[in-house]
Amino acid sequence: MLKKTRTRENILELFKNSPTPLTANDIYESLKDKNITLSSIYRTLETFSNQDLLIKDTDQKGIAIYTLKKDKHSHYLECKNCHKKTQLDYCPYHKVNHKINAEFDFLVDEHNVVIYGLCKDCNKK
Amino acid sequence: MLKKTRTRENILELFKNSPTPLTANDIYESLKDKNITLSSIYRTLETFSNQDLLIKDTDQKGIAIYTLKKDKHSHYLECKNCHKKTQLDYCPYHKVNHKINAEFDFLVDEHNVVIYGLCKDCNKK
DNA sequence: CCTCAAATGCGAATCATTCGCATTTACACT
DNA sequence: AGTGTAAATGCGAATGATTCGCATTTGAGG
Repeated sequence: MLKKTRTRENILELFKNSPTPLTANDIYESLKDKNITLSSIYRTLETFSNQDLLIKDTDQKGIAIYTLKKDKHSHYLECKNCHKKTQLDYCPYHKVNHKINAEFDFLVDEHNVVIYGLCKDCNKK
Repeated sequence: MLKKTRTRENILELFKNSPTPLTANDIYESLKDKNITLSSIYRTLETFSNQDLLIKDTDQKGIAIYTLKKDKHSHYLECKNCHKKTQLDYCPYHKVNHKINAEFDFLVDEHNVVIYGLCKDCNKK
């Protein structure tokens, strides 16, 4: 009983075309001409997250950012200067999951990682 | 010119005695009888963070949590069921920093990691 | 003990997110 | 196609964490 609606199609489309994660407000701005309410956007984002279509994260200021879930999860490098995000194509954490599992008897099923630093360009300056 | 005040001493004391990270509100509640304002607490927390005494993080709901900075930084396992937090006494990420550095020419200086899963007890049920 | 910047208290403002409720819409079933 | 109904939306108000403005107090140095 998950309905296919204009709002949902627009939002999903946006994620598919976006190279970076999006905030509720990003989406609101991008779809301004579509007259979609912020509350609807938040509700859709929550629905999609529960549906495992999106991954919800929060940035350093505590603002929620959403990423389209790919086959394999991904992590980001975020430049503290220009805020450019670079997607990591591997998960350095993968290997340690079983170690954590063994050591703490803790069943890992999710982890969110953001690495902060300076990107090549900002590092030069 | 960093003054030693009642507020700051109380807050630092609290962190030293707390086995877990604290939110502004946690501190407010704990120090209710000390009559300290929430705004003062927030300001102190920011000061301490800038001073590198505390590490600021945000939980899954986007609420800021602060940890007393130890010699080496630490990460947490958070149980999705009971929300108990367990401190990791090592940083599995440490080893990959130089790899990231080499591969992306990205100067890593900080990273926040929270690993979600089920703790031993909740896993049994 | 004086001075002055730093720190605090208090309340109002801000900003992201959620909620309540009336209205609309997608979809299943005739 | 027509209808019923739960799901989705719009709108605005409410919430909750965090920040800000400003007047007052306080710590540290001279």
